[in-house]
Amino acid sequence: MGATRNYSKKREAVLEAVRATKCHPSARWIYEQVKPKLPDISLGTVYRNIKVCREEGLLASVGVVNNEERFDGIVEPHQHAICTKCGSIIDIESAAPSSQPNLDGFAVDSRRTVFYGVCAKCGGQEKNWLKKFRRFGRLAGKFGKKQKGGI
Amino acid sequence: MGATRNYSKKREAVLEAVRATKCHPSARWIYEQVKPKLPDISLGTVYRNIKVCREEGLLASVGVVNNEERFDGIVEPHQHAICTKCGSIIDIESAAPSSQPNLDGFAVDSRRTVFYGVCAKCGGQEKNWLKKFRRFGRLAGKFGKKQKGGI
DNA sequence: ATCAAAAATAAGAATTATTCTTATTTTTAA
DNA sequence: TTAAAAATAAGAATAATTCTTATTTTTGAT
Repeated sequence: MGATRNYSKKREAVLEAVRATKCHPSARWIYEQVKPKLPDISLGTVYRNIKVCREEGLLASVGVVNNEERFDGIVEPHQHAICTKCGSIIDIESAAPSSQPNLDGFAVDSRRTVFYGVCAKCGGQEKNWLKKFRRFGRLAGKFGKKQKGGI
Repeated sequence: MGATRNYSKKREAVLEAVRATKCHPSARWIYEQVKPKLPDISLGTVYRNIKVCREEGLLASVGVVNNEERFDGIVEPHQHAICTKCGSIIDIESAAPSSQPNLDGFAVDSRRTVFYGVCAKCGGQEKNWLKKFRRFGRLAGKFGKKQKGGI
């Protein structure tokens, strides 16, 4: 039962909004883009059409940044850089993908490589005062018992 | 102002719970692990201590799976495979990291590579009936106007 | 064009992971 | 011992996402 789809102007607008930007938008951003064109669109419709488009392979998820999932209209494999200051997501053309590792029994469908750092606009260095803290003085951990169910 | 820390048995237990498992747990899973040992711990304390431990470089985030952030007590760079059926996260030892790409102006702090697929336990192939759908018949997109503010 | 079934939608409620607030307790250094 | 700083519990608040239901739109067949 392969879910036949009907035409939908809203879906078309959602997909086009993602394709028309390089910002790898969130659902809400897409909603705010499309709203002026189609004022009666609802946020739920954006979410539902994102889901449909992902099922169709027309959209891809880039990941979650600041608690928001971000999407990409370019579904061909490529990599991204995410700024840990402003949350912007940048396409990376060149980076050669790492070689396929041996993971016995795990059937790889896709991979996602993300570089974290500070974008040119945010400049400077990220706060790294925390790097001094390598160890707690007191935390030496000495239980480490068994657990029941892994996730 | 480098935030001096006090000793905390709860924090120690949170960190040890993550270190004692290979399941790359979520905050709630950690909470449920620690609760029997320290019955008066609260979920908020787990969240706060995860945050503290991340600031200290003692814990790392693996990513968001099924709307839950998952953590790793191994902070040395390595890669992961995530099962899209059961959500389990598996460490990958071997995979050579991709070469550092040229991203002018973007200062890379860290990278994260994740392989998506189906783990050995879940076996079989992932549902791929959706791969037939490569294109909408009708969606041809012809606006693609400009937008105001990118994220 | 008409009609009925299937698909899509709006509106808003429900869910839920995470963060925040406040009063209280614990840790720490003096 | 003591007082300031840090940590905590409890639960409220926030917010992204999903779900529900009644209504509207699309579509293929007539």
